Amino acid sequence: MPAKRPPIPLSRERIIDAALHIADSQGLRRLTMRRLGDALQVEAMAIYHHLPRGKDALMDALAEHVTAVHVEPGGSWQESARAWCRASRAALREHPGVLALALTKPPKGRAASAIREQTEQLAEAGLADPAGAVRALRAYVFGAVAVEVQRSGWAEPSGDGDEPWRPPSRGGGSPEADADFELGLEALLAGLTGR
Amino acid sequence: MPAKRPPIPLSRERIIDAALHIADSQGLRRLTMRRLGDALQVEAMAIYHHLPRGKDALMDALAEHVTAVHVEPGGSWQESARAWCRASRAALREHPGVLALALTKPPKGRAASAIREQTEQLAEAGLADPAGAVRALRAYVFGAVAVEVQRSGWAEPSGDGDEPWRPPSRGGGSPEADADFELGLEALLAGLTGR
DNA sequence: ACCTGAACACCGTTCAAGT
DNA sequence: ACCTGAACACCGTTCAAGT
Repeated sequence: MPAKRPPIPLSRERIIDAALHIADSQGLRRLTMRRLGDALQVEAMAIYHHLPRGKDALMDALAEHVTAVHVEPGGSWQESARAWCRASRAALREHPGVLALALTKPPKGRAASAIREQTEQLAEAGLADPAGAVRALRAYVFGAVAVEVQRSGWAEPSGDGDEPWRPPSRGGGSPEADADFELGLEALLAGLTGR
Repeated sequence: MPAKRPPIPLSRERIIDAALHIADSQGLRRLTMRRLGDALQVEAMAIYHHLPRGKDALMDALAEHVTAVHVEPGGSWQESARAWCRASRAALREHPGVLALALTKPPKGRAASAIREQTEQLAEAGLADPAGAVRALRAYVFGAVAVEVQRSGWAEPSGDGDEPWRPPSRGGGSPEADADFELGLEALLAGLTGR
């Protein structure tokens, strides 16, 4: 007979991880408090103890998780911006299930501070309109990832249930898409200088 | 006493219009078959007669509605691309409630043909990689609208219920955002030539 | 402090039935 | 052909209760 399962204590982190897994493999529409509870070996109501605002809080947390990136401050502003954009793209691509949230919800918490941080780095480097530049960089990443994920055919029925969504970012994904991204990024950075 | 309401027959078009209104004013999460039925003075089950696949079909239809743009073919490829991007941006901004669907669902039906159409126009003009160009243009519009709508503060509680979301596109919206959009668009078009 | 059980109002969808 | 009513399985969330 199986030993009584050791009850790993629930935590905000474990909840978010499980939620990401469900959203990425089955879609946001199937991410349900009850299903999430099942995945965590817990009754759905237990989740409310860790996320008091319930499903809204969960959605906020998911958007924040996939959207709050941090990069080391060293180097020129171009290098900083490059690193930031690449990290953002990687994070968004890794979790197509919550992309709709990430592109749509206004940044809060750590996501908002990440934006402020990046804006300051560009300001310190003497860029004329750092806020506008960060806006343009975010828009570039958002658009690029949106068409990438659309083209990847994620979101379509896919037939079976728990297909383990393999992120294209393991090892860098399609080299063609990577090259396109880098090309457009360089063009944007060049355009940002003469503003 | 009020006269017996004249029963305007239900139709796919009326359903989609009502759904857009609900999504834009209350958010996608509150767009419900039952609420939609109420708005149409009909039991929810009547909707299934016009959209056999139910809510999935409705979501597809909404994404398609806001994403299938058509522009007249005349002029240079740059003019054609400009018109296409402006029309796309306008359509997406008009309905922030379904933006998440539009950015996320792979194009189908009229939306897919609109893309093919635009690709052909760029191909006929002799562009080297017309498909890649359309991809870049779509990404640009998607990203621009995503940060615009995020910044507009749509999606946040807003407190009250049936606030009649006023589209910023009546008359062109914020002139600053418009200028940014046009600037980035010209830069992208220039970049597309030397590919 | 952390989790459960029962309960409530509300979902999407089906199906037989009405007109 | 088009719509309704009743029914079913499933939601999110609350609250009192258990440990």
